[in-house]
Formats: sequence, C-alpha cells, structure tokens
Amino acid sequence: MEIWKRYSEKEVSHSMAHYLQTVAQLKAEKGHARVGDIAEYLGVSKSGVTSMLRSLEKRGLVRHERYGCVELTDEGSGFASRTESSRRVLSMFLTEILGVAEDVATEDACMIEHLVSPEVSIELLRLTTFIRSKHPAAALFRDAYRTSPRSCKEHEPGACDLCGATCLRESLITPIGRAPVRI
Amino acid sequence: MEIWKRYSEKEVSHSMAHYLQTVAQLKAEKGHARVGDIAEYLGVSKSGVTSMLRSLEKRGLVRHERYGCVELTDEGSGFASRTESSRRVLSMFLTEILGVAEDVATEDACMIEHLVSPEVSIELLRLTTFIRSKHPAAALFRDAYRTSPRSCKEHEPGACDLCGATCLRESLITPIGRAPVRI
DNA sequence: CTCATATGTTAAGCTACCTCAACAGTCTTG
DNA sequence: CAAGACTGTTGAGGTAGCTTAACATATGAG
Repeated sequence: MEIWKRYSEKEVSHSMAHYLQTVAQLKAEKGHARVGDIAEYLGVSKSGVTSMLRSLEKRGLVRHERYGCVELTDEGSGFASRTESSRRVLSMFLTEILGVAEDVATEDACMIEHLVSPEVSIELLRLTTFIRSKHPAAALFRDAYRTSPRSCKEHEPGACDLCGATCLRESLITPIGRAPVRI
Repeated sequence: MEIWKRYSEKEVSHSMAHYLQTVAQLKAEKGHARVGDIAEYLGVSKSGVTSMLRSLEKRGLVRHERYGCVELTDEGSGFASRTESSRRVLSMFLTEILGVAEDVATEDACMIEHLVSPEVSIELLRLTTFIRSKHPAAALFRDAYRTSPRSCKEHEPGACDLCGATCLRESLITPIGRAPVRI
C-alpha cells in the first residue's frame, strides 16, 4: 500500500481525536459528557455528535446509551490522552524551541497531533527537554542558536547540503502563485 | 471558528497535495503527466484521477482538457514545491536530529507535510541546519545530546516541568487500552 | 482507412462527516 | 402528574474521495 494512502487508515481521524479529547475534557471538568456539551464545545450540531458517537462506539472507543452520558472506554481514553500529550509536546517544541508565534503553533499542533507517531513525540519531548535544560552544552547551544543565520545566503559554505539544487527555504517562503522571493 | 475545524478548510487536502506532487514529479521525469500515469503512481483508479482533476481545476491548481495531458498552474506548482520542501525538511529533521527510524520518519513526514505552516518548516530547517553545522556549540550539543536521558526518571529535577502532573512520556508510550507502562 | 487496443470519462454507489428540520424522550415546575 | 421546555435522535441531503462497470475517444498496425 502506498504510504500516502495510510492517511485514511489512521486508527483515529482528526475529527475522532477531537471528539475523544472533548469527552475526556468535559468528564474532567464537569464530571460527565453529554451530547449537547460536546456539540457546544466542538461547535457542531447535536445530530453530528450523535452520529459520530455511533462511529466511535462501533470502534469501541466510547460507550453511549440513548439519551445517556458518554463514557470513554480504556482504549478511547488512551487515544485521548496520547493525542493530548502529543499536542502539548508539539506546542512546547514549536513555541519554545522553534520560536514560532503562539497562534501558529497552536493551530499546527492541533492539525498534526493525531498524525505523528509516538516515537516522534517521545523524541521531540526528549529534544525539547534537553535544549531547555541546565546542561552547559544546552545553554551554550541556546545562545549560539539565537543568532544563527536565518537565510541560506548566510550559511557557512556546505551547510546547505540539505537544500540540494534549490534552496528549500526559498521554496518554503514562496507565496503561492508567484515567483520565488529573492532574499 | 474553532481551530480544529480549519482542518477541512486547508487550502489543499492531503489527497490534493499528493496529486499535485505527483503531477510535478511525472512532468519532471517524463515530460508530461497523463491520467493513467497519475493513477498508477498513486495507486488509485483512473476515474478517481479524472474526478480529482476536476476539483483541482475548479480550484485553479491544474489545467486539463479531456483526453489531454495535465499541467500545473503557477499556483498548483507553488503548492507542489512547497509541500515537497516541507516533506524534505521534516524527513531530515526526524531522521537526523530526532534519530527516528527511516520508515517512521517517511510516513510521518508524508502525513503532515501539507499541514505544517511555512513558518514552522522554515524554523525547522534553520534548527536542523544549525544542529548539523560545524559551529562549536552545535558540535558540543550533538555530543551531549547523544547521551541525554531518555526517561523522565533520569531528568534532572525540575526539568520535567513540561510534563505537569503526569509524565508526558508515559502517556505517549502507553499502548492503547492498557495501563501506563512503568519505566 | 479501419479496427483492435490503449487510454480516458461517465455513472452509480460507498464511507466519512457534516448540516437542518422534524420528531421523540426526559425533566422540571406549577 | 401533566404542560411546556430542554435535550437527543432520526432522516434527508451535501461534499470529498474513493471504487467498479460500462461506455467513449484516440492511436497505431496492417
């Protein structure tokens, strides 16, 4: 199977991940999660919630009886907390290490939280923790990195072997539909 | 609008991004992209390609006449190269900095390439380039990082402020549906 | 030039996830 | 304990992306 097709075969979809997180959140906040709460929290219609709950129940991720409260199964709660942790790690990395603006970081983390492998999240946590640590090499690194070059032109010769023929950075900052911006 | 809902409002979907990249790839490889080539490359049916091309044409990303070859518009080609660059940056970061296995890195990069903001890709490129550079602080960092703790238990006290009440790492490695593994 | 083969399109149908409108069950309150 | 107000479900309908099967166009070999 082509890799890109596995997208639709992920254990949980983007929507599902957010439903599960919402149930966990509501449960923690108010002790129970009801259809109306979920609908309001996510900004979808109650009927949308009802039908999503049917899918989640079929997959064994929640329990839900007609007109009753929603409960996460162990598996559902595992997904919820894994995605939640993944989001927190991503957010932290994006804002504190990469220095990306908070709103961008929040949005990106929300988009990809359910797609990154546990291995990647774990290593990202390790990297983030280490860079922020009091280890002398980390402190030195933070100082040096703060002033490291932002454009390819400033790279030391050879550093840009990442880029190959065309500068990656240029193609990344190219506004869609226009010629690459020279920097 | 709730952030999570912007998922379906991304300029290009996962599928679209891959169609655009495929057209660019085929064009570069054999000089032209035809429906059959695209179908074979992506492992989908030709009718699927025809209908996706209709969507892409409606969005102004490709040009396609009945029974003819497919061409990218400037906008389409911008998306193709931006996603491609994003993927390369992600792959590099995941394998060379995080040290994640190649197949995991490839799959993850493929899943999220179209979802990460340009800002994030650019900063990720900068970080990757710097860590790999000959800068003394980078060399020192690489050495120190190689032996940095892999589990929360080994963190220096206070380093785990990332985690809050529960260790993020533990919830990330928890096999779905079971109790957290103690490490 | 014609016909078989290769290539491409159409049509109908499926799943996922959403909407709105109508209906049904539950709860509160007089 | 019944009326009305909430809350939840059903049903029909929409978009995106796929599938298969049937049909249409194009091409090149004799």
